[in-house]
Amino acid sequence: MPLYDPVATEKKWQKKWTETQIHRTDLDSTSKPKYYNLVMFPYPSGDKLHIGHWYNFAPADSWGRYMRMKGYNVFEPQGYDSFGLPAENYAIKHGVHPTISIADNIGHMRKQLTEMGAMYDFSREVVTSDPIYYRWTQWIFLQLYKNGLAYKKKAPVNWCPSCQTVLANEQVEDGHCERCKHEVTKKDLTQWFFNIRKYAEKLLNFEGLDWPEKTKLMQRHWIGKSTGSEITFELADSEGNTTGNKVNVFTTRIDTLFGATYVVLAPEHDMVPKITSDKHIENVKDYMEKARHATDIDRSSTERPKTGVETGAYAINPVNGKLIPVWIADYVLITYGTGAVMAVPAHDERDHAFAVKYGLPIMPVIAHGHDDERSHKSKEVAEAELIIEVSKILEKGAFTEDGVLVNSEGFSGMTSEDARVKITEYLKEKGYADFNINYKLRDWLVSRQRYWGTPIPIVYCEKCGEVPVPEEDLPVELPRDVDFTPKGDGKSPLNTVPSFVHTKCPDCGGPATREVDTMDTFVDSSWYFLRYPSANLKDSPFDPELTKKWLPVDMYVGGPEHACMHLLYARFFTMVLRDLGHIGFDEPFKRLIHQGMITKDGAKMSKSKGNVVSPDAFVEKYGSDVFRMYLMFMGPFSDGGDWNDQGITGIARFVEKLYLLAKSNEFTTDKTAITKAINKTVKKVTEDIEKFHFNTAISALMEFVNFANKNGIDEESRRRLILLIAPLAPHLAEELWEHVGGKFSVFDQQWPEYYEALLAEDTFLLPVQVNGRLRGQIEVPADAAKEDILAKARAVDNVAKFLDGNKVLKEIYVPGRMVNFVVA
RNA sequence: GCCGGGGUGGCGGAAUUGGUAGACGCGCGGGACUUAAAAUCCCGUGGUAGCAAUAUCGUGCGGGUUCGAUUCCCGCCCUCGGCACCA
Repeated sequence: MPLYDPVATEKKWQKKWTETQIHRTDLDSTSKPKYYNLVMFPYPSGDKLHIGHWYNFAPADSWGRYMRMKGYNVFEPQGYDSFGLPAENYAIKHGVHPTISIADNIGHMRKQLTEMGAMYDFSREVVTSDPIYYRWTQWIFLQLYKNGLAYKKKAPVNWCPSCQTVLANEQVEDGHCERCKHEVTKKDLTQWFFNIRKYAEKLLNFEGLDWPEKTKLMQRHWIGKSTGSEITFELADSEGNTTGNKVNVFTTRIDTLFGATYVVLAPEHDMVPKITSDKHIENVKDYMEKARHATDIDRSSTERPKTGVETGAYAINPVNGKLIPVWIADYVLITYGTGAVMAVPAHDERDHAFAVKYGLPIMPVIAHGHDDERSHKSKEVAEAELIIEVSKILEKGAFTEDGVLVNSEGFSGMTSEDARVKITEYLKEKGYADFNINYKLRDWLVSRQRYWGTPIPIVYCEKCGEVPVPEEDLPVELPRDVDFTPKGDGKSPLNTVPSFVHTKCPDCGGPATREVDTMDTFVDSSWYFLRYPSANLKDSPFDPELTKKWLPVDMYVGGPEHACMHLLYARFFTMVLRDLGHIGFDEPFKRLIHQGMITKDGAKMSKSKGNVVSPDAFVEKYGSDVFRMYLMFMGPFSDGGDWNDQGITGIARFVEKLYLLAKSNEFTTDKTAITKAINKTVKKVTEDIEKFHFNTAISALMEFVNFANKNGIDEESRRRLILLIAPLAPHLAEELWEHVGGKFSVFDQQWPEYYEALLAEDTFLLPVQVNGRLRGQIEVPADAAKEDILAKARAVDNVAKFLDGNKVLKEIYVPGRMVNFVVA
């Protein structure tokens, strides 16, 4: 009997697939429903395809193959997210130009992808660093720009004062530069933003999307909508004389306004330099400098001791005219709300901690409501009692729940909910407040002071100012010969290329300079899925007809780490392009699935730990089919699994057994049992693949193969078995399909159906419990009556033993599940 | 710290979503074949007690609801992902 030779077999079928162009999708075909099956495209790093890529791509490909057999015209493209920091760093370190290292890596990855045996349509590749692609990334930038969705403002970057360069967050280790270990600070630069906040409300709507609940939840929290009020505080000196300055604060708890005992500004707030009194100026300056070294994560930590300093200025509480001090503290973030808060230490944990530390007054204004008890007491007595009660709570911490207002003049006695409306309305009339909605979502900062990215298509003219590059002049090509090494001025390396920088103004023809920053690579990846069907198109970003037909993406598979950024940006771009009339849908990905992570001995694989498992050696030894099936067998796709060098032998043995079973032409004459078995397997495998539970689909196939090896197989069950294994082990299936005389290709066959009628069993085993403990088991006919079942259950020796002499309080029979006797 | 996952035998995991905990596989133990080894095949395999039937404990920890909890509720612990310039 010949043993299976995976390497030769896989080569044979890869060659045949290439020759027949079987994976090239006819995008114009209308004979079958379309199915756009997409994985998040890889970054072409020097590590080539690692196990994480395999774990992402192979099961997603199995899904595509399954859908093809289900009768869909499946389009499964692949591409490369090739702009980005690593290629630029590699160039600085090794002197290899990114164009070269990227081309090398892509070449290698393409070869590996072919060896994987995935059904990629390589005729439509997307490479984001290719001018043919980024021309349209620039075009999209201009669409945003022309519609008021791209703007410039000052924003801080990580700055290493020693290297005199901008650092990515990744290059900052515990507050220090990864290269020179100098402490990192912040530097303000004027940078480009996309106005994603404008779409915050639309982005909160996930209607019609088959996405994991946790992903939608994470995006909702990331967008962080909160409904509240914005209040204006007039500023004054210590005597209470107004200075004409004002500060706006956002709060969701305007019902606590009478308890505001100070105001806190973020250290970066515009007003700080204007209002700080001479007495406090040194303290404030020191504090602002310290704040420049802290990260937002540290600053928003509720554990970290609160710090802050007085400015010497005062604010006037608009609701009661009280004069309260203005502080600055880094627990207030400039990026959220108005960058200023009214502090109510009685009813907010952070304010409470801060007030206790700096001896600021704590004024209770909300108490638990006791409407029934209070009704017969006078208002004053009732309120006094409530104040005593809440004061006790405040000895331990803030009372943050809603309740009834006290100490709040005319608003006392109202519920928090009512007061939020009434106080806002009252102040609105006086021009001091209004209802407002705030989002945690920040506008998208797209400027990068780096070489290896899409140039921003803007020109600065002495006369005309900021001018967009005309669309017909795109792409603004990235010059090839550039000195990448940091220049010390914090500017992009492009600034050192005079031929790039100096240009003519598109409007007046006068001298002008180009924007030298490049775009965040997330911009590139926010629209690539739109490009695939039109990948080779030269004179437009995407063909209207193809886009209408093929989009949105039906299945998108990628890592959960993208839940909030890439997946949100891609939705934003799609919504913008829809609103501008370029496409006809507003959600890019109909169904989304995240893959889990592969660990080694429970730990994340990393070069520094030296525990990286390289796919190549295993693929060479066992073949792609076994390797990808083992990855799928390790656990549920969304959970990931732990790699074990020995574990793969289980799959190799299974493939061998299946191969021998299918190669043999000995058939059983008794078809009843095997027909039932394969029917059950078809149901199980189909349902499991639909759920991306490849692990249990494979174990069902193992059980079937074990059963067939014991009891024999018939010709029809064998054909169905080969079809079932096809999406999971594509090369093996082609080989066996050929052996049983099937027509090429197995992937053009119909996925097998199962028959309900064959699933029914005549009898089943029923567990019998006494007081919830398993005491025996009975076999009963499928149609047995409850009385008969209970009688039979009672008769079981080991059950009778536990019933004997006890009173049966309850008899529980869950049809088809179990019997339980409750005895005393 | 905040947001979102997860925790089940020696290991990866299964469990029809409140109903026999541990399917399938790895590993391990024993046996067959072999001069021997590998490969293959057969049997066993959560802990404890017992020759066994069986009993008892057992799904991160502590409580609760229920006839019955890996599953639901409350409080902890650990761990992974994200936190806006890695992609």
